[in-house]
Amino acid sequence: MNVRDAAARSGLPAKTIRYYDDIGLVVPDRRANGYRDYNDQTVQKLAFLKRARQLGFSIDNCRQLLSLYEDKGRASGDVKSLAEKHLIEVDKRLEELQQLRATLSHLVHSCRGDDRPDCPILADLSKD
Amino acid sequence: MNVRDAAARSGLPAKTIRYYDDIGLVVPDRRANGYRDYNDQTVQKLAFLKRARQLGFSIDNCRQLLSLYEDKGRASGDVKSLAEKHLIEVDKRLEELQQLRATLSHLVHSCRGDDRPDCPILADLSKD
DNA sequence: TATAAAACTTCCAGTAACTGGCAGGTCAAG
DNA sequence: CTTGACCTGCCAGTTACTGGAAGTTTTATA
Repeated sequence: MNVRDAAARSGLPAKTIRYYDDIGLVVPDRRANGYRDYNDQTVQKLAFLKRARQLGFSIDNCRQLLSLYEDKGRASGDVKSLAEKHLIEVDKRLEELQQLRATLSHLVHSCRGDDRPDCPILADLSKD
Repeated sequence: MNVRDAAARSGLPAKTIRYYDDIGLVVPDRRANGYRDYNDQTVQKLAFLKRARQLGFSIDNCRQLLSLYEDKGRASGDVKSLAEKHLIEVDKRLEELQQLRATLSHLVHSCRGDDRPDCPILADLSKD
């Protein structure tokens, strides 16, 4: 199966699939003409990656998840541990973003937003 | 004032300050020996940038904010408009992250995380 | 069968916002 | 007068792709 079809089936752009080949994440067979040749298994891995990336796992984490995915004797604890670490980071980012949002929202509401130059937003940004 | 002192006063790393000079964001005077020479005004701008970056404004937005900051005849509405746009993007990102967190958390809790290989997390990642 | 279109290949550059590191020049202190 | 701290510019690396160019191969149509 050519890269275009693998893209259609996995939901990833062809360009991304080639990139995953370049970095050794999902390496397809090659035909005599040099074209990449994907099969059910490699397409499955691509779909796996798409979902894992959507969940915010880094490429590096995806690499580990993928190797666990392929290891039929894995311990589910290893997978859970990876996911938990990721969850903690997501929570951290969420808190930061919520804090940021609160400050920003406060600033926006404090500014009249008219034609006059005095602006609490700029005042806050320039405060020590 | 040398870049080191400007760093100490603004709270930004010296490297970042040089970078801001490179991209024309805050351009200091130069001494005869070629050293950057910061004054109260440029340090003030650096501090402004630090705060704006902390609030998640992009460098590009910072450039606009900075020019509004310097424009004593500005309309506060222009500042508010920028901030509002940014707030909308933050809200979007927050929603995405919350959705992601919910899914991830659900997956984590569904996995026993023991020595056995069967794992709902991997099962979910590989589902169509 | 000729040819044009589409799809494939590799490689290079660009994105955002820095950060690290190197070679070399400068300056203050002992 | 030397040592060490600081400065300079410049190039590379980071993350995870994405766009584009140049060249080859396959496929579809006339």
